[in-house]
Amino acid sequence: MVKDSGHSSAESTVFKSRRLKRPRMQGRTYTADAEPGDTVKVAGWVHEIRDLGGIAFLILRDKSGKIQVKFEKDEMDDDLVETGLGVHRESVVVVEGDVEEEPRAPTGVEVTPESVEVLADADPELPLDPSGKVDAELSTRLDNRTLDLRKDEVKAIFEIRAEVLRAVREKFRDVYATEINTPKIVATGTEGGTELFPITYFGKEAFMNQSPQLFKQLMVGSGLERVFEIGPIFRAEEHNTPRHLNEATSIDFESAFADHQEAMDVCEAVVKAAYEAVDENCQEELEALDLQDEFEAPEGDFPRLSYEEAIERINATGKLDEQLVWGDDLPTEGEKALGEDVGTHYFITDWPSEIKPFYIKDHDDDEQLSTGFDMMHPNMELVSGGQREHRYEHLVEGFEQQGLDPESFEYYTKMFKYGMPPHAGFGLGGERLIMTMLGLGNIREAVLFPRDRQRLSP
RNA sequence: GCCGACGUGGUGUAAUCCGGCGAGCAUGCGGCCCUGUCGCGGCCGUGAUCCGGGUUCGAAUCCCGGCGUCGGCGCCA
Repeated sequence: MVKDSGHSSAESTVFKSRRLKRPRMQGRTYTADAEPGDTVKVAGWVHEIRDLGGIAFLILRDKSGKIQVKFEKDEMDDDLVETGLGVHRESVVVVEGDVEEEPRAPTGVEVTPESVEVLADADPELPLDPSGKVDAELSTRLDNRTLDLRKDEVKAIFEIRAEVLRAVREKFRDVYATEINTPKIVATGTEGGTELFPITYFGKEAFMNQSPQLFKQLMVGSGLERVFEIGPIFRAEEHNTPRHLNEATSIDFESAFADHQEAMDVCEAVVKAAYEAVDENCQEELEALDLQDEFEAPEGDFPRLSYEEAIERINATGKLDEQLVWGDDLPTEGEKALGEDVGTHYFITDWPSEIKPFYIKDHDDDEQLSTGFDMMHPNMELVSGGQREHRYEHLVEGFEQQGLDPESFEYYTKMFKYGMPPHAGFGLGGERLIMTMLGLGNIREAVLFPRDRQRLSP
């Protein structure tokens, strides 16, 4: 049988499906697998009904794509027609019938139904329109995320997110890192108590962890040596921007016997691996997002600018009202100006020690200069990392200088007395990676159920 | 934490400056017609000014408070 017409045609790509294997379960055929000549049972949601009078079409949608079901009123059983065309949009139905080649159908194939069963009727008034004829605001979409995720372009974001996480895990494994999971309920935070969510833990004060930083460092001194974690972090800051979440996904890496340069190497490799995997495996999703032409994996090495060069270049753009001086943190506006100037992902290295956290090691030959680095997308910060302070006395000193009580971090510091190797690592914002990769206007688009300052449900 | 903008049918918008006829349009929903739609089409119908108070002959529109939403900065991933 010739299969080169129909659902492999270029104009019908949105109806086709992704590369995932599709097992047949309970005799069900995914719409993308329905071939002319097959007798199938397809199940999914009623995407649309187009009633032309004597003939009518029901578009059935499932995870793999869409397929057209044909109803010819004069030639088919009245009950069958009534069931098939009386159902509301977005209801769940099972259709059994024969698949035929049909050039006039959107995918080139069409189902002539023998039976139609409504498994779950949908209310006629939907809180948003999954067929996408009328846009919904982000707030409405997030309140009705289940329906929102029936749209191809929204679903695509999360298929891509899954692919990014898969590729990132694989790259970490390639460099001999072991995936770990660390506690999210903790007694003390990483950098003090100000930005933590307090909770009650069997009558004791506890917090939601803002970063796996301290735990992953403890693991480089363990037999695991080189670890990574992909997990939630919680930040209680009351910001309200399109690039902040109060619950985010952190992609963390930490390695014994590595310095900040090597940590940057891994960071760069991981980000590139994510882009390459999406480029290779998610073309359909990119098309759904209308990014197939502009999406490209970053080429070449990410430039590594020193902090000093960074502020000089920002000052040279003339876009800031006030010139930056050594010791200033980079304001958002400055980051954007620099991003435009550089034009690709880049690192900022050699930050002043005073604006980096205590666990970052200073350069041996200059105490004012830290090994901390940030990795930037032209639009925003994605990563921060550095070589860590592994010397017990220096670490305790660092706590004191930041006004923290080393006693309350004893669980952490004491392990530095029993053979803690030099080490380095980084934390990468998972949602920011997705957001910048896909050019999403709001980071909430990259999370199924975002937690922000005012949103706690769903 | 500081600052700002916005809340109109189920959804998305117009009218808001400069108060005034029946709050318009699209989509949805309901009805009728239509045998190849693919944003199907045509006709008819349906449904809304966030809440409370104030100013006014008259408030979606102006003022005050509340609630909600979105954003800018700071800080960060």
